[in-house]
Amino acid sequence: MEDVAHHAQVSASSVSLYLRRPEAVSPRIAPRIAAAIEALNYVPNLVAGSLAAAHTRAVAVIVPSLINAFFSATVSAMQGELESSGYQLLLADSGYDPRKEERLVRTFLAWSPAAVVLTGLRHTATCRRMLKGAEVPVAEMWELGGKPFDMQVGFSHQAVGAVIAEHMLARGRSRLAVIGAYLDQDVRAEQRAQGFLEVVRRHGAQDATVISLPGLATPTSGAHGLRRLREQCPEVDGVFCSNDVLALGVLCEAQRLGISIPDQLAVAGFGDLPYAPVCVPPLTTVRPPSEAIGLTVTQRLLALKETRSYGCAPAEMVDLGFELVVRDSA
Amino acid sequence: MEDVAHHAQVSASSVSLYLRRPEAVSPRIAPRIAAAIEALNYVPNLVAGSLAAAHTRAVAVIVPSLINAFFSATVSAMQGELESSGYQLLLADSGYDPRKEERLVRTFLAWSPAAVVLTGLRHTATCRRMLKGAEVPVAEMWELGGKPFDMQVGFSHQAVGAVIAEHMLARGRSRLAVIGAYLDQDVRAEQRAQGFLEVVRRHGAQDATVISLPGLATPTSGAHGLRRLREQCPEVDGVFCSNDVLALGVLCEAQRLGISIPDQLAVAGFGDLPYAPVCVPPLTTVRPPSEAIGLTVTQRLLALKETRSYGCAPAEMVDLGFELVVRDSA
DNA sequence: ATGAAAGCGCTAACAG
DNA sequence: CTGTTAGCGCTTTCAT
Repeated sequence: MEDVAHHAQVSASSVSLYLRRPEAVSPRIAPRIAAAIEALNYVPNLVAGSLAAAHTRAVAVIVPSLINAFFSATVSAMQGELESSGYQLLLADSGYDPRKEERLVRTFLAWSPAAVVLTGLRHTATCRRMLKGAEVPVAEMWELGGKPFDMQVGFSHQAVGAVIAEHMLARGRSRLAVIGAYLDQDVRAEQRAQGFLEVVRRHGAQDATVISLPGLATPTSGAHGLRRLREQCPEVDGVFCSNDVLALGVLCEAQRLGISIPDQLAVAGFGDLPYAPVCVPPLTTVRPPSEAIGLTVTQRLLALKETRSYGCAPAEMVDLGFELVVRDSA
Repeated sequence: MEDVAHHAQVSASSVSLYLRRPEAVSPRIAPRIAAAIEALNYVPNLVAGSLAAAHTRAVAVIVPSLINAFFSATVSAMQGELESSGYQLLLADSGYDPRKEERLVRTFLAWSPAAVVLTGLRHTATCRRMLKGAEVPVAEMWELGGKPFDMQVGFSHQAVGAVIAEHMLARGRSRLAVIGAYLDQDVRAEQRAQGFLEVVRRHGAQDATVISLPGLATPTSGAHGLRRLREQCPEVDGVFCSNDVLALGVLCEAQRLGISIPDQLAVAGFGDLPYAPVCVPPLTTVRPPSEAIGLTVTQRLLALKETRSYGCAPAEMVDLGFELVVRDSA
């Protein structure tokens, strides 16, 4: 930076100022600095800048899984926003484990990130304490409720299950079931299942069967789930899969088993993944605001920093809702 | 760190040393330092450490797309390795655009990362120059060839196409086609297509039809591709889809169109995505070493740093190969 | 094995 | 609007 200053015949602090707020520098020296930067091919050292400024231009994001298409979409949206605002993305996955999340938060905090973004509301006590203690805005996404830190952006997973149940009930399905995977760890999938079950119960219909699959959701486990369901309750005429990955497996397996969808069995999923409109038959599902979550979290977090209002304002709660997409499968 | 030093009755540099090489500190004071760290709940400032050490414990990774399941798997594997070695993941996507990649490299370099990992071999001249100039090990993944920086880990995409073509030819298919998406940008998909076409040509069979779809691959575009193919060349009896996403769409659309797979049309894909074994019929495809690429790149890069052999050794080229997975669709 | 000292490259008051 | 000054919190020789 001193070299640039020399070249432009100004002081280093003017260069620094120019880099951070170009409009704060007189139009006479600005082009000189720009030229010097160009000529020397100067790349500022962000680490030094971050140390001096006591915060980095990086935001730390922790998702349960990097493989999961839902979170990929959110992360991708965040990365786009961050990139265009000159921020970087520090990413890790917790594997749905709050203790791993805690470890990650600890190391991320050592970076003095501009913000930290967590998925869901389930954190260890230590994790909460660290985050509270650190002077960093923290956002939770994909879930709403409980005691927020500074921001929550998501929607109600219970409502998703409820909407699906109501849809099936309204179409005259009465023997319902849910097939879920990883329900003990994936609390949001569990919430969707609960929302579904509750509506069924309230409706006075016979209690819904629950097929709970171990391990992460895959189409293969979905197929397996359908076989189990047919064994246990062959009379079931409507099934809610905790996500589209499972639902795809169910659809394919139904075909193999000669079960006609939706005539014999209505199938609904969650996620509206790219294959949902193309499946046989096209899948009725719920579209979550995956990208919108990423955009909203990032924009609001960055806005918080801009307005320097962090700490003053109460937590923001943003319910982005979701959309029932009715296709042929239910 | 000074507080910890005080508490432990030692100097700050001993604390620093303890943190980096615990075994280098006498067994008398080590426990005192450990206790002090515990008592004060000390978390070292990584930014300050990085500035002094002139490099961060972060690895910058650029993939073409964060949504793409292939790269998700690789990134996930890398993150796991990095995490367990105390490194962080700085991630961004280039959107298959070398110029965007260049911009990302420039800003990542400002972080003095421990290493940078790029996808593919297609980089702008400026990008190459910056990377060469920076004293950072750089790895390229998912593709092999050309002039490497320090490491390449991948496999031959041409060979993938060739293997599929040979498989179809061996099974007596003679009117072949390829359906590809985003071929102008996704150079690896293009290479797979070329590998396929070349074998068909060499075999003396009639030249294969190419259906080139605009935009990123989706099951919907795959379905569309099949319709186009039937219009243009109804006699085609074997089609290679540039990836499983497209292939899924083709399979579903075939069902709707009443085309019997594989009897009337053999279908093969690339990727062995989770739904491949469950599709109707199960999809013949090629399994790329997605996770292995992530593991290998990360481990070797970290090993390079450990042994301090960076710069001395010639570039490492690692061909991880791939696996043809024959199922029912072809 | 431990400690003293000199920065790493930049930011942010502050004065002019 | 520009320049001067004093660090940010740690690492790393180099003596001891």
